[in-house]
This record gives sequence, structure tokens and C-alpha cells, in this order.
Amino acid sequence: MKKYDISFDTFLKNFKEHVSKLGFKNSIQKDYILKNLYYSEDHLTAEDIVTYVKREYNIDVGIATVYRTMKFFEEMSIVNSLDIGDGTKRYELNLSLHHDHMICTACHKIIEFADEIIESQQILVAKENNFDLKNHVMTIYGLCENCQ
Amino acid sequence: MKKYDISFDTFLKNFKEHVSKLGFKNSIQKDYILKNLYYSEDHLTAEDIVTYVKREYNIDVGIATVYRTMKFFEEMSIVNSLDIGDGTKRYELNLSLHHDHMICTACHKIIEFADEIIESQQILVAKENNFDLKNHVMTIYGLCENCQ
DNA sequence: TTTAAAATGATAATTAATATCATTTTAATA
DNA sequence: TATTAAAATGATATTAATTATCATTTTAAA
Repeated sequence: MKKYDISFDTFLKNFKEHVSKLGFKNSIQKDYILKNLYYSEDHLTAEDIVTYVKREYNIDVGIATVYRTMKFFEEMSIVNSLDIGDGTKRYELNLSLHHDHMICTACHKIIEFADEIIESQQILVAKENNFDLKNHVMTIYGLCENCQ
Repeated sequence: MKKYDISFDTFLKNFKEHVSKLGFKNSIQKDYILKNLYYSEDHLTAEDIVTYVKREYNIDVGIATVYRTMKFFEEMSIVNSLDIGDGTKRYELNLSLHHDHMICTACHKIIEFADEIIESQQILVAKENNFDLKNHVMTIYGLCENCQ
């Protein structure tokens, strides 16, 4: 689930236009945070992002900016956050099709999966309850192959 | 989903025997925390539990004890925790059949649901990945009927 | 180039959850 | 019933993730 259908440059260009249209301002910090999310492993903490952006691109970004920006990106629906149970939020780009997570409670490994039946069933359940579905999260906890 | 198949007294008796067998000790604090979870609304924070146990039963329980006890109950698989997105853990008894949650992002109302197809499909997905499923959480976010 | 609005970053503040430790309670056994 | 060691409790200190504040810088439109 690491590769996206859209190149980073195209995505960035589109997103920045979107940001401008909404009356917000772009910044190199946002650019490099996005670039990092695009090319790095998924499921980064805010601290990870600070560290990696500095290491990979030699750009200094404050931790406050990362938190603010991730909140902004979540509102723009291009980022999801995820809690693997250690009390720290992790973030991933939301460009690919929706997927869910299996988390190993022993080694904290994350396995991603996508299941069409679960997807469509969720939509059905929401409809039955007159609920306007915006997003959903499914997480399966247990032991991965190695830890059993 | 508020009523359980088992009476509180029977459940408490069984659970306390289980605790003893494992070499742990029972306490009136645990008893009344459980009683509160059984009879109160679901989805209580640790603070809620302190307040309600005092109010309903006039029993003083320290906040540290509540956190410790909830962790213990989760390990015993009689309690689940839930994050509705406000950064605070909420707890519910896990006596009824598994169910999931729809959370309104506007009013924070929680709608519980259970869906057999989703349940069985999760088991299948875990099996396909050689993952030993212990627990799972599905949360649908969106707007409830009133808030649309 | 000017300028107002927005973004950034250093750091203070907040707060949920955990750790510590002296005291109390539990429950098994004498 | 009394003894006792292990476990639980509770007051409070500590930790750590996240948010708020605010002076400064940057953006982008005019």
C-alpha cells in the first residue's frame, strides 16, 4: 500500500491550489511534511516527522507546526491518524484507497488490509441508521505470525 | 445494548472467583466500579467513574485505582476502551455480544451497532493473514440524524 | 513594494495517564 | 480467631503528548 497512483509533484501542485482556493497560505514546511509522508513509511509520529524532514531534506520544522499541520491535513482529508495503543498519534497519507489495520499487540507491527465486503457493509449499516458516514476506522488487534 | 443476559450478582460472583483463582485479590473498589459499569450508561471516563461511584454508592475510589482497575479489567477481557476523539479514554463493560460504534463528530453521540457480516468477514481477513485475532474495533465517524 | 492575513517556532501551559510509596486490606494458614 | 505476606489502595509526584500563546516571519494579493 506504499505506492500511490499519483506522482508527488502532481499531488502537491493540486493540493496547493486547493489550499489557495480556500484562502489559506502555503509554506515550505507544509510542502516538505507532505513530501516526507509521501516517501516515508506510513504511521509516523509528530516527532518522527520533525526528525525525518530534517534528516532527509535539511528543513527545520517546529513540533507545534507539525501538530497544527497534521490537524489541518486531517481536516482537508489527505491524512488519517491512527493510535496503535501506545498513547501517541501516528499519521499516514490518505491518497490510496481506504484500508484498515491489523496491529500486533506484541511487536506493534502494522498490517494493512482492504476488504470490499467490509467496506460496503459499513455503508449499509450507516444508511440503516440514517447516519451520514464521513470516515471509518477498523482495527484488528492480536498476534502476528511471528509473535504467536 | 444496555441489558445483559446475566444478572449483576451472578456476574460479580463468577468474576470474583476468577480473580481469586488467578491469585489476585478482590476489593470493594473493584466491586463498586463493576456495579457502576453494569448499571450506568456505557462509555464512561475514569473521572466519570470516580464521580458516579461516589454519588450512587457513597464509595470513595481514587483516580489511580480506577485507571489501574480498568487496565486490569481490560486484561481480563471484561472491559473495552474507546476513544471518541477527544483524547480521553472511555470504558464499557464487555459482557454483551461484540458491537461497534458510530460516533457523531458534531454532538459526540454514540450509536452502537452489531453486524454479522462485518464480524465474520474480519475473522476471514485475519485468517488470510495468519493473524491471531484477539479483538477488534470498528468506528464509523460522521453526522447523526439530528446533526445533518 | 506595500500590506494585511496567515503561518511559523520557541516555549509555556494543560492534562490524561502512569509511577511512587506509605498505608490499608485481603485471604490463606496457623 | 490471630498472624502474616502479598496485593490493593490512594495521595500525590511525575511523565509526556498535545495545545495555547505570542512575537516574528512569510505569503500572496493588490
